[in-house]
Amino acid sequence: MPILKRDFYDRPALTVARELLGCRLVRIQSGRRLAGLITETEAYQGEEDLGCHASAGKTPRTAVMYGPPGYAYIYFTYGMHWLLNAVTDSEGTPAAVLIRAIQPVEGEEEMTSNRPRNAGRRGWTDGPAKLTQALKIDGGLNYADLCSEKTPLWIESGETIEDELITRTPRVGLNSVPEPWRSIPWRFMADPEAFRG
DNA sequence: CGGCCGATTATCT
DNA sequence: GATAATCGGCCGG
Repeated sequence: MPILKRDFYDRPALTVARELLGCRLVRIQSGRRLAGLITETEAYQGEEDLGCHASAGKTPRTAVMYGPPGYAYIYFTYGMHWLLNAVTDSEGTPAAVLIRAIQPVEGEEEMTSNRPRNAGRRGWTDGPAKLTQALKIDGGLNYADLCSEKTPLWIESGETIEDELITRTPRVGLNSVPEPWRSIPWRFMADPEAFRG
């Protein structure tokens, strides 16, 4: 499958979050391909979005979101979890899409050994920190260019998901964020039915 | 199966 | 010094 180019990401986070559903997240680990189809995303758009880390302004952590689109924004939270985002929108506009869940399609053995405690369980890659563990993604890949096959991380086009198979809900974990940002439905979930076959 | 709670540290105030 | 875009283990039903 062709790798997604920079102009794919050079749009508002809301648009990219919708279109990333069904795309193939690829991680090269020791020369092998680990990949999963993206099943859940969230959009974070601009300093005015009080759920977005960039609402605190440009800091060393958020600087990557202010740069050009198509790069990885990977940050650490809750003292133990790495979360993967794709920077979107044009340079100077801080925006990103959080990848929240994938369905493994390549290299499942490697992913299993990356999270031995959860091997064989149901729903073992359906959370933003679970998938980074399965794909061995951490802060070392922050700023990785998702548009280059020279980096060990990129996204390819994949399956097209019909609107009827997509559920939108408020974003997760923003309980202390004011309205309307706390409740705005910027989380996109693809129905598992969309991935059969 | 569902809900509660402890873990653990980078980042910003 | 407080907080955090979460997870997983342990509990009870």
